[in-house]
Amino acid sequence: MGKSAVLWFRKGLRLHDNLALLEACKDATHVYPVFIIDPHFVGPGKVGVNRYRFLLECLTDLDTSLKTKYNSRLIVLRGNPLDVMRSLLKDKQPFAVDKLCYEFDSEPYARSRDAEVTKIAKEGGVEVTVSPGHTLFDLDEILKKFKGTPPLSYGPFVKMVESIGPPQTDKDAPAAIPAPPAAVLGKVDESYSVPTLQEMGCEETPHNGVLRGGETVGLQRLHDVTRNEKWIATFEKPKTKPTDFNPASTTQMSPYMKFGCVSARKFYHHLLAIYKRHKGHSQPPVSLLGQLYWREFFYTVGYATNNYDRMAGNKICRQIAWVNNEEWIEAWQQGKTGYPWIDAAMRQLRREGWMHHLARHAVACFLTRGDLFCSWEVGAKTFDELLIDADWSINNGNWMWLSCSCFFYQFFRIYHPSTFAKKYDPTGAYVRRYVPELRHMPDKYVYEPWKAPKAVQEEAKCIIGQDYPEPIVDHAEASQECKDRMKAAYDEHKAIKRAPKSEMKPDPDDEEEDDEEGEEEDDDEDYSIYKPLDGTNKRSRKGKKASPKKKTKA
DNA sequence: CTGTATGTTGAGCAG
DNA sequence: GCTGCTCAACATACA
Repeated sequence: MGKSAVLWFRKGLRLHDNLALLEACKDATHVYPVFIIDPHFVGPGKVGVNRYRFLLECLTDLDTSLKTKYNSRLIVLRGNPLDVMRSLLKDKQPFAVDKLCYEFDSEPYARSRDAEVTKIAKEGGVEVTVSPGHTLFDLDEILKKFKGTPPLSYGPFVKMVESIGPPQTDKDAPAAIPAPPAAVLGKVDESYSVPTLQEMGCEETPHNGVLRGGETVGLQRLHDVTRNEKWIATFEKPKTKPTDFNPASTTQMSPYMKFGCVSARKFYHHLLAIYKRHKGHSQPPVSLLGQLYWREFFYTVGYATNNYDRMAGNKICRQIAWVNNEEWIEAWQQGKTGYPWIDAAMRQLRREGWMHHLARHAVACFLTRGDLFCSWEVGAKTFDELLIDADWSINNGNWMWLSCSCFFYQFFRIYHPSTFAKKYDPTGAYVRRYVPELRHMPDKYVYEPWKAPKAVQEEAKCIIGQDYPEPIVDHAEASQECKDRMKAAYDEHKAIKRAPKSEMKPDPDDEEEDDEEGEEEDDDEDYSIYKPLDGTNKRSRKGKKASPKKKTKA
């Protein structure tokens, strides 16, 4: 009597180099390729329409490949994965299996879910196998090298990773995948097929982006993009242009990596083959291989760090008294800050689910330590909703990076919300595309339209404050106060580090001092643009410069 | 403990 | 368009 196995797709939405799939096929007479639509990821503010569309395209592509090449199909189940798995593994509904195979997922939600499912499988007498494959290396293996604590800088990380040796060679898709029995295929009808966007609670909006989901298009993109070997070999990330669109100046492989449409190992070996043919190729951190290592880096740190996606309880994250201003956050999210470059990037994000890495830097810096001084968690959540390639480990890592909360600490280096983009795109083609209000604004003013004389605004059919917003903050003023606040937060951090005993409770001296100084309300220097609108947030006072001299006595 | 090298991509300026 | 300096000065990693 043969065995039947479930291949549970989550990430790793591919048939090539899929170790879990190969495991499922081993000694099996039937393999059930399954995906579960989890209501946890459905709802307002969770996963945006662009990423859902991409996911559904991935699922459709898998289903099509399974049908045309393997006489099989994708079975899409709906519901809480624990309920679905309980019914499948214990009640043997809608079919019975002996083995459950899936790819390891390092994110906290997945880890607790998978632990529960493993328990359920055990109770149902179902064997479970977990395969690596989303990252280049087994994350536990990397962590062991660092005794559980990975470095917070890239260089030492890469040095260690390279000492492991190359990742396993990527495997081809299986020659055959034993299909589910005909009786089951007859039973699983339309209600087990790939859902529509509507079913996911999304409006059927037009496809605005150029990135289509799926293993087939992902592999095609890898093929197309690597055809220019010289470009691949000499690629340096900081030299690519954030204002390029159609085509973008980078590979745009990230959504395919996020969902595992393309195997990281395949990408790696493809790159190395090209490097072999092109001596003097670029190097990490800026090379393309360097980008794969960055992914590995953030995956490793995210795996090793508790509360990685928030500031509170996060050991590696600087504790900073951000002041969330809901009006500013809304303006930032909607691309209505009055800074055309920032707004263009945010509108590209909302419309297409993608923006260039340096655009992400610019808008992240603007929201947090550069201008608005709002929490990076807000930004990370926004990106997590809107980016097609939103990847938990990488997204939160980059937000900590850009907000100078971890990894990067040079808070005095602030991206200018207009001149930064101007050097890449002096005529503002990118701005004009995504902020059409400014389409007719002369080049001279397209990045700073509030400086245009009234007559010019009228001529351009764009009155500032009416057709396009005034800047919500003055950058010179805002960035200076942000720097002061960052300095204060860093000084506080240093003081705590020097006096670890007082770490648990706030210094009583400081409290007193604060109260006393609370009376200096007539002091003009106390003025802050970061006071919350409702006046209930006491944290707005904490941004005051700490006195380093006082701290040293502690 | 101290010194040194290093840190993916700042802005503004000079040459 | 490129390189390199200064601004003022953050950190980590390691010898």
